[in-house]
Amino acid sequence: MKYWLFKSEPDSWSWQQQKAKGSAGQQWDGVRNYQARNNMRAMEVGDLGFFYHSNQGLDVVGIVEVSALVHHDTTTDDPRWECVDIRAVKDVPNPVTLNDVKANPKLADMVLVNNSRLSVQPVSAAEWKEVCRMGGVEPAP
DNA sequence: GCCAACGTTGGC
DNA sequence: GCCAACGTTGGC
Repeated sequence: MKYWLFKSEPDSWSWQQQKAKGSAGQQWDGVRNYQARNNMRAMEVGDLGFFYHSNQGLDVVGIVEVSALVHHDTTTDDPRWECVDIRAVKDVPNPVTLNDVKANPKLADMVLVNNSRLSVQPVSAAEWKEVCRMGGVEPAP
């Protein structure tokens, strides 16, 4: 089991929209960055991730689960770009803001803090546990 | 709206 | 293979 963080601007794809997709899930398309794509290639069905709102909100608002392995991103003809499907699992009752993360020494090494531009990020098990604790979520589904 | 950080592109 | 120019992202 691995952990991840998916970043999206609520203006283009929000947590509300993700939740509306329910268990059907949604392909995480539009990624045009090799690092982010490689992270998705490393994902397995059942891996968990945080859903983070960038630009507006700047907080972790939900938990998602990888529901389909990496496959071609249908929004482009370019064969280089691939994506996984994710489905919403549950809300984070107390959304964890970027400021909260920055203020917590245990999270000093989070990619969110150190490479904020990466849109699909790995999260360590310790970081996962800590952010779940801050958000008031059980670390396991 | 601004700007810093970062990734990509393309000429050499 | 290097590096300057450019475009994009995302926090502020």
